[in-house]
Amino acid sequence: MDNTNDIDAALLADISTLEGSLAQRVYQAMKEAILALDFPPGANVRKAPICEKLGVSRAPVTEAIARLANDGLVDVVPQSGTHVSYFSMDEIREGVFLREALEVATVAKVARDITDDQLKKLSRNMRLQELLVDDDDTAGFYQADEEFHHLLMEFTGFQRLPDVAQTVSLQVTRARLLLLPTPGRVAETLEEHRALFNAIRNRDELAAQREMHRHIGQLLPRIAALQAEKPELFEKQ
Amino acid sequence: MDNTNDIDAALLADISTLEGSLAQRVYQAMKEAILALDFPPGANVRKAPICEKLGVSRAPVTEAIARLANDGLVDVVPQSGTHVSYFSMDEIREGVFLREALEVATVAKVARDITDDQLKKLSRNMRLQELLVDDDDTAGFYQADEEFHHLLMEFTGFQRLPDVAQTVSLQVTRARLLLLPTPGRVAETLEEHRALFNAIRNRDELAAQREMHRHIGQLLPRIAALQAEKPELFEKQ
DNA sequence: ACTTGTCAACTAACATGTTAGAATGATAGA
DNA sequence: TCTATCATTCTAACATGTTAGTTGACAAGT
Repeated sequence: MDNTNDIDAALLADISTLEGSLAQRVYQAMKEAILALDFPPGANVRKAPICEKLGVSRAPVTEAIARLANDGLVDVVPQSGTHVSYFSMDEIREGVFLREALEVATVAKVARDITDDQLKKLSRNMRLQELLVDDDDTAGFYQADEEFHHLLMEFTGFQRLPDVAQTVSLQVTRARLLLLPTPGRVAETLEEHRALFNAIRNRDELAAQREMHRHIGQLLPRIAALQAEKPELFEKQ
Repeated sequence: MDNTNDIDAALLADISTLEGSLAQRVYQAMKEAILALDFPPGANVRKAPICEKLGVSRAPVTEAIARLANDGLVDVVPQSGTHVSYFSMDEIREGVFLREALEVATVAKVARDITDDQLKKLSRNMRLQELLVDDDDTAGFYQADEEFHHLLMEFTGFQRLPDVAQTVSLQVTRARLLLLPTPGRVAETLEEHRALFNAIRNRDELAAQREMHRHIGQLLPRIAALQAEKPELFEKQ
C-alpha cells in the first residue's frame, strides 16, 4: 500500500484552462489544492510527480513553490525537501490580527466615502445573503459572505487591498474550511453583516469599525477549538 | 556617451557578505538599489550585467526579479523586458492606507498589552530620539524613528508583522527618501512620537490609535508635493 | 508625412543538465 | 541492543541551453 507521506499530484486541477504563464497556473493549481486540504499539512511536495501530472518542466513548478513559500503555505528545507506547512495557532492569530486591521480600516473608509451606487450593490448582496439563509444554502452563503467582504475592499478603490488581505490571512482561510457550519452560526453571521451594513448606510464610521471588530472576533475562538479536534493538522511543539 | 536607460549594475552592493541563498542575496542587493533610487524609476533591468557584476547565473537573478515584481518594485513585461516601476500616487496612497491600518492596530494592541520591560525599551528609544534631535542628527533620527515603529510591531509578538508592514508600503519607503528633512519637521515628529508614547504608557488605547492616525496622516501631503517637484519619477498618465 | 510590413535583435519563459548538501538506512563496532 | 559511521539516494539550488514572443528600426508602398 501507499503509506508514503507524499502529496497526491493527481488532485491538481488541469492547468490548461487557466491563463497566464505556466508558473502562474501551477501556482494557482497548487494553492487551490493546499487551501482545499487536498494537500494535507505535513505532506511532502515533490516536483517530479507535479511536473508529470501537469506536463511542464521543473522551472515553473520551482517558481510556483517559491511563491507558495512566500505565502507561508509550504516550508522549503534547503537542499532537502519541501512540505505543506502545518497549521500554527500563532500564525493564525497573526493572520486574524492582520485581517482585522485591514478590514476595520476598510470599513471605516467605506463608511465615510460610500456612493449611492456602491450602497445599492452592497444592499443587493445583503438581500442575497438573506435569501440564502432562508433557503438553508450554507455553501451559497459562504460565497456571498466572501463577496460581501470583497465588495467592501473594492469600494475603497485600492487595487491591491483585496489581494493583500487574502495573502496575509491565507492560513485563516485554510483553517476556516474545517469549520463545519455550526447550527445557528450562519444566522448569526447574517446579523453581524446586517449591523455592519446599517452602520455603513448611516455613514457611522465608529459603529462600522466596532461591528467589524465584533464580527471578526467570532473567528478565533472557533478556530482555536479546532486544535483540540484535529491536532494532527497543527505543528508539533 | 551612455544615453541608454539601463540600470547601472555597478551600483549593486557586493553580495558575498550577505547570507542566505544566492537568490535571496541578489534580491536584497537589488531591492536596496531600487529603494535607494540608485536604480531610477523607468530604467531597464537587464539580467546580463547583473549576472556579470554579481558573478552568478541567470537563475537566482530571475528569482530575485520575480520577487521584486511581487513587491511591485519592478514591472515585468512578458517576453520583452523588465523596468523599475515608476512612482504612482495611487499606489502610494494605498501604501499609506495599508501601513496606517497595520500601525493603528499595532499600537492599540501594544497599548493594551505592553509589559514594563517593553515600556523601558521604548522609553530608551524615546530618549535616544530626543538626544538626536538636540544634536541635529537628522540621519540618526531617521534610524531611531524606524526603530521606534519597529519596536512597536515587535511588541505585538507577531513574527510576520514587521515584514508585512514593510512590504505593503515599499513604495512609500522609496518615496520617503526623497523627502528632504523640512526644517522643524524632525521636532514635530518627535512630538508626535512623544504623544504616542504617553498614550501607550497610560495604556490609553483610543488615544494611541488617534495619535498614530495623526502621525501617519502627516506623510501623504508631503509625498504628494513631490509629484510636482519630480514628475519624471512618477508614472505617465 | 504616414502608414504598413518585414526583419533582426533582444528578452522572458521554459527545459534540462549539474552540483552539493541533507536525510536515510545499512552495517560495523561496542 | 544501542550507537556511530558511511555510502546511497534523495532534493533544492544553481548553471546553461532553447523557444517563442516583443520591440524597434528601416524599407516600401500610399
